Amino acid sequence: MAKNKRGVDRQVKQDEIVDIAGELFLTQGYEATSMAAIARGAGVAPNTLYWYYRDKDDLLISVLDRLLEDGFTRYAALADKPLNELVFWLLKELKQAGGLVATVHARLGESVALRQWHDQFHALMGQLVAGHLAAHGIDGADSRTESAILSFVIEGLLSHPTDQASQRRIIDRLLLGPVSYSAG
Amino acid sequence: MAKNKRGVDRQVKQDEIVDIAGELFLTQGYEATSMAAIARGAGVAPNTLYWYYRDKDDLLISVLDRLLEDGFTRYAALADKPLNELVFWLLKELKQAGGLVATVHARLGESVALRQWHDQFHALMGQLVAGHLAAHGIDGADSRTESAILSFVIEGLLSHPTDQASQRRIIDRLLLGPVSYSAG
DNA sequence: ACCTGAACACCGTTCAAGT
DNA sequence: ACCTGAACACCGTTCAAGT
Repeated sequence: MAKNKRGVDRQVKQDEIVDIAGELFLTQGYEATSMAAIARGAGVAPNTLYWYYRDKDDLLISVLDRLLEDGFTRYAALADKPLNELVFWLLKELKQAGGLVATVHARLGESVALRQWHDQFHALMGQLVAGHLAAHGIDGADSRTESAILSFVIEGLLSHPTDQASQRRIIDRLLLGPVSYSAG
Repeated sequence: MAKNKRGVDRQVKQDEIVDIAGELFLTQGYEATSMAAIARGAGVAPNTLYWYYRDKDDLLISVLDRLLEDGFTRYAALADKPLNELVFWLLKELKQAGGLVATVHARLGESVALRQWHDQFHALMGQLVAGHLAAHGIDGADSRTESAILSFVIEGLLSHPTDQASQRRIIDRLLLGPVSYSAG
């Protein structure tokens, strides 16, 4: 499509590449997707990708940014639902992102750019959760504790397929409190 | 070392390979460790590894088994400490395994053998935790819920470096109960 | 500025052959 | 049964050259 050549539309071409890369990453997985395959999909030579992106990780980051952006657009519509509703929604959202969550964690040590993206992502989620918790009078260290637990459990649920019922029990246990077994 | 040739010691040679593979996986990471590097360390030709192991994932599984075995040996010494102590101990243990946790999750889709190992590992941990929770009168679905949450949070803490204090807050929050904000 | 063909330095794995 | 040299089919990335 959209030919480039004269400064017509660098942005468009870039979007096109991210499109196809995202689709392949999500369906085949990051490792299983070769730069050659992405190039083929975008109708360019493999090395052309390096004109637009520093390397494969950089391309991954652009895909993640796109996914995040789309997610936020959808989030806006239900920002003031109760927290547990939001968590279930978020789970469904991230399920789409599938193996990419695991991929990001596995590559944290191999790409500083990716690590930065990851840290920012968690900071962002932390702020969001903090906002919701503040409505319940929870802030400071407690808020950060809750937020960390929530994100860990969400990530866990993503990488460990869990049936709907167990999933609900887990979220409810977190948000409504435990079957108390404090202090043996 | 230990020459093979006549049926002297297949087991010994295999241990030798797992040794060096484990060391490299832990220090350089799975992806960053080539079969060639492992072979070099073991003093054999690269393709010789395929006499002992089906592929790289199979070798990873052997390394994981070794790590697990060692862990259990150390666990035996403190099996009846209180649960939160055990969790802290486990965290320290798994920290050694470092990026391998993320590696396993990232490769779940690419190796059925690895997925089987992973599922068995969680089942095993689940049983262990269930034993401890039973002492607090928790079993059935509740026990499985607690166990799932615990393992997710442990995995989360592993892949997201957290200072000692926050870590303790998180574990205590889980085992001693939340700052209650039930039912808005 | 944008794109390419060709090459580089790998990678995991297989095969046919040797002992 | 154990081990190897050589090759296969990739891989991400770089470079020099073209428009």
